[in-house]
Amino acid sequence: MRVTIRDVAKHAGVSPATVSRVLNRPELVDPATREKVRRSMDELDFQPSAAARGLSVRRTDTIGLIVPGITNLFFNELYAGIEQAASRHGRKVLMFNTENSAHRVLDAFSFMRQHEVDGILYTSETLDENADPLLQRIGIPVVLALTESLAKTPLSAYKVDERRAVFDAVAYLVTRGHRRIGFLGGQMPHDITGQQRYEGFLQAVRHFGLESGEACVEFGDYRMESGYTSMQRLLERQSELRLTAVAAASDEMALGAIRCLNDRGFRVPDDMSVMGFDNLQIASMLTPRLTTVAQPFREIGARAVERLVELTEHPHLSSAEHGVHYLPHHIVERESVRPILDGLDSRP
Amino acid sequence: MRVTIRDVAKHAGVSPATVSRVLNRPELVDPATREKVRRSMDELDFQPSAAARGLSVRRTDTIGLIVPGITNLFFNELYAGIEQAASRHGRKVLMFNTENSAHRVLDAFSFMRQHEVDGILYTSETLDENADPLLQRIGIPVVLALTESLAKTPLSAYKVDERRAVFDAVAYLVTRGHRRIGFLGGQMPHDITGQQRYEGFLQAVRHFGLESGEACVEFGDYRMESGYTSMQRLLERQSELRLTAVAAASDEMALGAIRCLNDRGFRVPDDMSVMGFDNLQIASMLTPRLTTVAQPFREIGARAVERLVELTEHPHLSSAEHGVHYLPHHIVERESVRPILDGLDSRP
DNA sequence: CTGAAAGCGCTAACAA
DNA sequence: TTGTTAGCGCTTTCAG
Repeated sequence: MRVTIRDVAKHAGVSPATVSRVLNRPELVDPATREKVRRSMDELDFQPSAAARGLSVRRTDTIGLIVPGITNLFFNELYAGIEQAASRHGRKVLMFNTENSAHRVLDAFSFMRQHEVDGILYTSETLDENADPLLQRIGIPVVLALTESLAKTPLSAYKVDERRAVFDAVAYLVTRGHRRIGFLGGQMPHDITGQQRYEGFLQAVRHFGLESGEACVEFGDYRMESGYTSMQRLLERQSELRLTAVAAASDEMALGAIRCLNDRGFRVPDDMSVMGFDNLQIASMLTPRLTTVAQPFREIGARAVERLVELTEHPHLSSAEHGVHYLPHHIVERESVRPILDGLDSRP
Repeated sequence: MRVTIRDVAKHAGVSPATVSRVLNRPELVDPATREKVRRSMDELDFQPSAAARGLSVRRTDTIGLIVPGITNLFFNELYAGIEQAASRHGRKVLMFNTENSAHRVLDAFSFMRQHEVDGILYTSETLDENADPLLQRIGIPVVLALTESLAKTPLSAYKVDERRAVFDAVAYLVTRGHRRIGFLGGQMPHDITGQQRYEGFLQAVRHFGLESGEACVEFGDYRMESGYTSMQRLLERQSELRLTAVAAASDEMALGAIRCLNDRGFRVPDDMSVMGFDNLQIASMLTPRLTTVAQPFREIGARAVERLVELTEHPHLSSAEHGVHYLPHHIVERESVRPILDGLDSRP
């Protein structure tokens, strides 16, 4: 049998209420009895039931985290930021994985409601208007990270400005003399991020009037393998495209692309420059070290958690000041991009 | 206010007990009323409270997962296996991160007890005899994965045979003609795995009578950075050591080591062969592709979960058949190891 | 097949 | 400062 607050009370010769008080408001209890109770707790090895407490106070100090998958390499970085921030605020995190399938997002929200999390941190498939009825009635604050919402319900979101980020990536390449630049996009179902990154690429192509045009694009799913195959497809058209550089929608895809290039006898960056996106930990260990757009994952996670905490403590703030909050990205210059002089090939 | 089982009951014109029945034992309920109740649930958007249910039935269908950290790249693979198996058995997973610090493992167990998880899957710091009192009184089944226990309390563990695994790695190198082999070990506080891998290396050195002897070892913490610095230290002694190959205690360390070697002007595998350990997803994308000892993470996670489920359903089985279960490892041959002919350098 | 009622472990008025 | 009591939402006998 489980040791309850009543057992402790009996053992310490006080009432259950007093035991509860030393748990929650110890300052309200006489130091002597407080110590007595604490000793009893230790002796009986008492562990308060989170469920019973949650049932009683209607809050769980838990943040529900909805993720699209956990095998992505960026997951670790994001999660680290979330977990740290959560525990800094005395919150636990309960995770649900939608496995990249839109029909699981309803399950995810159901799950979170059944567990009565205080707030939901959503990082999965892009929410659209179909989510509005759900978002209206849910009664739990929802904050987005790494994604944004197309629904009408106003929601706070924390992410980088995807369009600008890949625009900047392409601009970086242009500055280094590249004029024929390919793009390895990400394009999952219900994925606004992929869409925006693609738009950023298109904007750059037009802005800089790139000779390679808008057709040198292949899409994947952000994973290494798809980086490989997308690069492969680009290479099939290389005699026509004559790319000197490619920008990828993720570091994973960049890694796959480099693998593909190496397999085809291209050296990176000598024969082809490659830019990543994310700045994963491994980026600086790869050969060549990856030049990439750094995304502040930890910061994004932390900010989203903080917003959530704020919303759960002051539920009235809800609708005010909602919207997308862009966190700064920046380019980390390493070795996978080679400058080309005056549009001429500068190879030795 | 939350919609409760009473609200549904009222709406459907039945008693709460009946609603509870359609939730848990629908076959006991008249099809007509069953449907009526289901409709009410939908209309009211009812979500049963997991806490209330758990409180009442004394089980949460939740597996507590205790991990040493989440930034390790192997974490993703392990977690994927665990989550899949858990959801296959209708279990949720609640994670706690000890962040590689032994004093957090007590917190971890406390956490799990407060949340009344049905079973605990432990993958953190090696448990020793200090854990016995805890393990005795805990009253929740505990199963280990990727680690084992030095405590007296018998516990099931799922992992590879670490000694044999690195022995095999070294043997692989020897077969390819290497006789001067270094080791990049892992050695965290309370880390039996690191100890065993080191022993495996030592056994191989003796078994094969390697000329390089037992001194060509440096220790790190399994992370990339430590692979880099450990390799660096080995290289400082290279004129004396004259290593032709190194075996690393993790793919991450191997990656760091390769980075270091490249920075020092060594080519891999031409000037130095490198073997990893883990077979992470990235292993096959790196340049050179990493030859490594594959550890069946998903299988390990799945087996551990299954054992846990078994233990929670049949608590009596407890002490029988406990112990370490070795899952098979195997060597994945790729490009980071170069054969040497007859102990002679076969470089062109 | 269905309902009434007690209880899971904790908290929060309200009294004392 | 402490105790009494009434729930929080669900399940589960036990009757009917």
